[in-house]
Amino acid sequence: MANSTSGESIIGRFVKIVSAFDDRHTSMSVAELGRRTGLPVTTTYRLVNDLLGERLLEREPGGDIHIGTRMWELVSRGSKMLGLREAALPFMEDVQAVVQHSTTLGVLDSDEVLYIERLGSDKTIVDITKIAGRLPLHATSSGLVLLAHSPAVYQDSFLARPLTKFTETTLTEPSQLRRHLAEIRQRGFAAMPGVIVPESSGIAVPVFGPDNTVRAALSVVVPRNEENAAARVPVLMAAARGISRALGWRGELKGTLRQSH
Amino acid sequence: MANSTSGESIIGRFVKIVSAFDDRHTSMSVAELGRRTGLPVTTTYRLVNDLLGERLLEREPGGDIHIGTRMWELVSRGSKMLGLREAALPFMEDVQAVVQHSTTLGVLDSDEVLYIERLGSDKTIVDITKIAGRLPLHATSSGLVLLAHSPAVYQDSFLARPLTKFTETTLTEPSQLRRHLAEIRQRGFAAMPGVIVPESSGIAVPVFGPDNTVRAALSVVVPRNEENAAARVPVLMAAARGISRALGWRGELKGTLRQSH
DNA sequence: GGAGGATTACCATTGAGCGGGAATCCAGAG
DNA sequence: CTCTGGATTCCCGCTCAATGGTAATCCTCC
Repeated sequence: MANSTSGESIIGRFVKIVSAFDDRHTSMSVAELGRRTGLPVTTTYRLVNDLLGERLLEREPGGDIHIGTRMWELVSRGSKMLGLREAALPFMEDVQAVVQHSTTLGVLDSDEVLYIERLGSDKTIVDITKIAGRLPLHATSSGLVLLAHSPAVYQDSFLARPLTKFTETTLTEPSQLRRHLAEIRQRGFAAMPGVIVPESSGIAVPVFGPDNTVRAALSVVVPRNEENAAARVPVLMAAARGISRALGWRGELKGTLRQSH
Repeated sequence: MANSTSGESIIGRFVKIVSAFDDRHTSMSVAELGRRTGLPVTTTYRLVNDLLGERLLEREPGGDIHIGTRMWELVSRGSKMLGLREAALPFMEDVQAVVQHSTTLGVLDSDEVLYIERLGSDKTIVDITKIAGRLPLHATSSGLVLLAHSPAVYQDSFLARPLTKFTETTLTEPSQLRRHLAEIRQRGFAAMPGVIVPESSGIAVPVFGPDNTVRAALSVVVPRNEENAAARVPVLMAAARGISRALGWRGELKGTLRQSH
């Protein structure tokens, strides 16, 4: 797939390089980058120079490099995430203003929830969601909502796998989960106390696109001891409908029970 | 620089492809992509397939392709923008809650302001800032703040160029601008009524990093007719200091007048 | 059914990418 | 001051992945 003796394409190496950076390692020397990626030294330097030339990477005074502003800009501007985010943000602000804890927006990707936006970082409660962070589908309220509204074939394949049990309340039994998903579709929201972290509790509702498929899950994380968590549902639902409409969604077809596929 | 007869590197083509997408064109057919990028048909298809393989691009049911979630994730997670954004967001929410109009966070890139975050889209006032959008340095309050705190050599090179006069109040005369920049450094904020759009007015303050250099500009856009716009300055400044501190900044050295270089 | 476009398949050509090795630069230790 | 280990740049011949024509195939919508 490439000139390389190792049989990697440039694209693959590009991915390796970009992947070497994360929230804990936003910049590093080229040598270290080479080590982290496992690429040959010379190759790393040449490739990095090409990327610097296109401003996809940037060199800082010390010599360390980091992901370039241009790269962030290009990807952000062209990605569908931006549209979703911009449609959602005003409504998320409203929710945040009322609920006061932590409001997140997540999408389904590679069998996980990928959080693309988050408002309110109330340090008093535990909340492990991070922007551009991932969590398992079956162990988060957002994930359950996304799964509940996914095509049946997808649900089947997902439920066929072994699922990790994080806490006592995490459902891992396929049949139980299936029943729970049906319930989520019926009620229109998922509320799971202490799914991953015992002390916090998540409530999530679906956001739909024009074709009536789920686009994202809007959720709030509240302390588990809050008994009236369910009182938050109407606010969330209203906001989610607002976001859906901003995305071009025109009301639901009829029943609330429906699995697109 | 590449196998291509046209002398382009793969990286360059990659950039072309990603650049073909923007907020108005988040998805398109491969053929159209080929047209927009100007790349040979076959090449486009092959390259797109490689990118699909790495999930940097994604194919949607209709056959159209768009920027992949994975790409967004990798870049977002590894970019320094995320850290800045996360440090700033809580403070921006506070500002937004008080000021009620539109709060933005912008960084300096390629002689322009690049807006990386924005809260509050009050439709009652005109505000052309968009996330991942750009505006000229000398015609926005954010840009002026960023410019005012940039290295002297950079200011010189920037001021040497011809500058567009957007409205009556846009300063384009180097000497005038220089005086204005000094004033901005002295007062600690920039306030320009109707710099690009006559009806709105922007106020911006600098955000500093640990090394005492500007990292970003925090700003609010308010209707121009609001006379007490200056009353917003303290709130903004407090927030900006909070963000700076969250970034690792430890107070200013001494005087307020200083140009790093 | 056929016209126009999008997409895939095929394939000979070639220079961009490759990566080992050595030279150079640089900072901190002694 | 030298020494040392790492980072970075230079050099260079090999080679196969990428290239991009042409042509076949697949769709759709008249």
